[in-house]
Amino acid sequence: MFEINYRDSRPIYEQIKDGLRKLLVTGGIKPDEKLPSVREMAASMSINPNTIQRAYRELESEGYIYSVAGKGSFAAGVSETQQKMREELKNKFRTVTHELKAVNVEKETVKNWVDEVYEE
Amino acid sequence: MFEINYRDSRPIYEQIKDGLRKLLVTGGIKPDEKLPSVREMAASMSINPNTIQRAYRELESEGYIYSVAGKGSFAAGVSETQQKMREELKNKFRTVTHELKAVNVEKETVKNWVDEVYEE
DNA sequence: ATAACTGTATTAGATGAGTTAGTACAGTTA
DNA sequence: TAACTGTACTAACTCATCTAATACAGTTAT
Repeated sequence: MFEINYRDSRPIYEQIKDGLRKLLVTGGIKPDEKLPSVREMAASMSINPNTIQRAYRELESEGYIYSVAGKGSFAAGVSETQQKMREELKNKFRTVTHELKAVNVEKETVKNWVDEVYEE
Repeated sequence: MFEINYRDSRPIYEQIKDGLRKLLVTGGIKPDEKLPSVREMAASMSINPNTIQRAYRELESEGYIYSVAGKGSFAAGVSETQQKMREELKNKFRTVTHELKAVNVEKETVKNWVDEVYEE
């Protein structure tokens, strides 16, 4: 499904959250599609179920998925999911751009980078 | 000099590194200007000297400052410092922009954000 | 109804990064 | 010589992370 980097200092549950968020946002997992169960995913990745549960719990509280006891966990609708992601990314983007301005990187240079990314 | 947030999950030495980096890059500390000594800074912030030393050691290995035993630690030249920062920020910027593209944010929208930041 | 799934909750222990504390040594400066 | 600097090292404490084990409630299929 996606990779876990054990050398990374970031917690496993954070890496799982990011991996799932990416799949949810890019359409790798469709709205209302069922996610692997907590135990299933834990087994396939050789990770403790509690760690997966934490990732699921937080993703639910952030609006990316919804869980139903007895049934499973499912992807939230596209609009909610992408709206959440867009807000978070806009903040990140503005922060980084502010820092670029601080080190005197030209506005046009920055815009060129945007073009490069969108051409890829 | 700058603030330390103890509620933040990020390590203190990372926060110190970021704070100093910002001062070095924005000119708050001029090239070859002396930084507070390890013990001095530790005392003024009520932090263990080892924590400061770690921040200094890593900033030196990243090229932002240089240290001389017996004399002190000093800000590196503008060119080295800003060049380092620019490289790191460019990577961050491209990563975030890629993610914005993935959630279907229009290129023009992104460029407008750049304008907004540079007008501030 | 029973078995086998789901999510959820709780407690207890192991591990490791971060931090503090104390000490020591070498170079610089007055 | 005294009082600063940076640097290095070891030991111990704290805390988030992660693992482990167990339990309970809702759903689904047989």
